[in-house]
Amino acid sequence: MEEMKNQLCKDFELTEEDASIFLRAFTPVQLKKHEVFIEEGEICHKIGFIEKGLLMCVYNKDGDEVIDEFSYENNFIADYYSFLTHTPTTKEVRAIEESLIHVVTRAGLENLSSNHSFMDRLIRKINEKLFLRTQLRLKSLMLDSATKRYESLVADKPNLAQRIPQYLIASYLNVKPETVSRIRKKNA
Amino acid sequence: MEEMKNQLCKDFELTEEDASIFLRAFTPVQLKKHEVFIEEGEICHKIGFIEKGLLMCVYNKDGDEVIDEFSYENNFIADYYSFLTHTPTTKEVRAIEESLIHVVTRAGLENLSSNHSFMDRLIRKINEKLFLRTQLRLKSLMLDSATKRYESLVADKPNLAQRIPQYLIASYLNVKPETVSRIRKKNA
DNA sequence: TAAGTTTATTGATCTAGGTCAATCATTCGC
DNA sequence: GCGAATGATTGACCTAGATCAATAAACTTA
Repeated sequence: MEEMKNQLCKDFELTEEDASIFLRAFTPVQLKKHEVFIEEGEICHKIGFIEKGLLMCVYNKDGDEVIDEFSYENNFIADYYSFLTHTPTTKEVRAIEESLIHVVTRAGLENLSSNHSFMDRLIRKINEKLFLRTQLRLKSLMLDSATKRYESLVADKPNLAQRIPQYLIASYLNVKPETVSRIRKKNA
Repeated sequence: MEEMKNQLCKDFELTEEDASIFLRAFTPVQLKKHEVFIEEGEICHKIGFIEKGLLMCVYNKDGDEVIDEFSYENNFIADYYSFLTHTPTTKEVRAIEESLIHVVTRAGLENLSSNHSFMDRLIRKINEKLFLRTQLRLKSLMLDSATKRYESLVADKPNLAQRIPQYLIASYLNVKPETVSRIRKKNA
């Protein structure tokens, strides 16, 4: 909890005091491995902050799962698109590992926003980070080959690549597991 | 100018007064067809708002241009990634048509931010819109075939598809012009 | 309007990555 | 520790879209 607060202060330029106020609006939720946090089709009215564990957002491409993103310790997790637009999710959010997350509802956030001026700036910062991440992902998908994407992932997130099975990496890179296998063989 | 103000009020929930203050920080710039607004390699310290015309951001993929996005009347244009991170742009921003845009510098924005409380919320909204747009683009690239992407574009932005040559559409869809030509033939 | 440039179409190939199926390697429950 | 899942590798083939090259339209601009 202390760890989380520090991270928030650091990442979003919050004061200790504001970070504490912010965190007080969250309630802890324990998720088992494979447990669903947000179901496909529901409207997302909550946002999680991960204390421990690993989750992912997955699209369903006629039966096949395509991973939109991973999220782990000290990061937020939600279907933010659905949250912002109030439209049903087109992806599922679920735990890859057993996870401890802290959840705030839309109502909780709105309440904070109307009582604390730091919220607009905080949300602005969160949006910025998210935009930067999405932009990088889009760029690599537009410009890089499967091999390049794999190499970048391993270089940028070596710990993540260790932590999850290869078929999830494949899905995130938007290729088939066989392809990742062949890329690794070629590089070895 | 009045038109721009109305659009800002509408899109970002600004009061007339705040929108006026915001716009006063901008200076008009006229761009000729093909003229570069932001060069690749520079750090982006400015943001444009388009009164009239059409611009694009393009990545250079060893000699080949890949369009990241289009922007036209009543929308912002910049390399926001570079702007936020203070890192050199990896894309070029340039006019497709002769355009009239209004430009604000980083300094101008910072000045506004420190004097007006509406700025945090405004920037938050801008970020949100941008995130939503990027997210949709990413999703279609991850899940849809070239044909589907083409059809969605024509359905969603029929005016844009009219306004620009087909090879730019191809680039935006991340395929070759020949492919767009074949898709159209097939669909006819 | 004609010449020159810029776009678009079409056909013949090529290739990155997908698909299918078999085998091998791990991990996990009991 | 053993059998059953679950995950990874490998090989033979397939396909969407790329590449190359040749015309053919469609605009510029004089």
